[in-house]
Amino acid sequence: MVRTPCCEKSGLKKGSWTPEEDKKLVAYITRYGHWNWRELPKFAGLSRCGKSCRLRWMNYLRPNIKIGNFSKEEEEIIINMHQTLGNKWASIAAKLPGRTDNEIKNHWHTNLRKHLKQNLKSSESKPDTLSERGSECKADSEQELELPSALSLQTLESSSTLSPVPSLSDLSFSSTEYSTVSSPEKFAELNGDFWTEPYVAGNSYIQENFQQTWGDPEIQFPLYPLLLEDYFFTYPSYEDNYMEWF
DNA sequence: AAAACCGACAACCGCCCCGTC
DNA sequence: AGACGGGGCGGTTGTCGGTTT
Repeated sequence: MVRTPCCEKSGLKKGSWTPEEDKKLVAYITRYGHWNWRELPKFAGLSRCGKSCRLRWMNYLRPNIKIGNFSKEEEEIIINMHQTLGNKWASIAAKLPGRTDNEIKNHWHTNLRKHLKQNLKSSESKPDTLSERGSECKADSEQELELPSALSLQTLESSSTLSPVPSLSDLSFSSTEYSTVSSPEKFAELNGDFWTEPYVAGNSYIQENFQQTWGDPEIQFPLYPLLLEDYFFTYPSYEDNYMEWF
């Protein structure tokens, strides 16, 4: 079977997203949702592959994305779950509200794995801090991380089943260690405007010229009827927090 | 001061799963 | 039942900024 490519290879832009592209994508999805990723860029006025749009939205532009350093609690969860699940980044991300699989994967490769390897070499005992606990691991070999932790997976499971969309407070994270937007309540705390939060480096520009973007003739209505009710049911905070821009 | 090196992270690629027809 | 298409996932690569030589 010959699969059709997800997008035409020619004529589509690759590489880093520009502020203008981000604005267009956010404007379109906010209004119409992602009814079809493959078709979406055409209607949004973007010369991008649908997959690229999806990735950009899912990892950086959608609401409730948490940007910033990982807390020790989060790192413990990542290490713990990686020990159990392996490289199931999406599953791990599901236990860390606001974190994306891509971000967790990157963090693992750049920090945690190295961190644990170092500790394996340097020490054998004193499982006190996260780094020290890492020293108890047997031979790493990239996978075999045996890390005792106060946070059991059972605890994680129960915390996530209590609430379908657990807030940071549900997990007792010290949110002061990093900027965070994890719930509609947090949106409200931010003076009613998620995008004004300075930590979202790539978002402030969206707010600045959003009216202008919304008038962009390149952004078209979708051909198919869109069930906006379904969309906003899925993302209940959208209407309240995004529509203020219009 | 400039080149080389390195780390962090954004983004791409290709495969797989699953729903639909 | 199987072909097809969309979306999701994980591995990998590219790029950029900081550091070292």
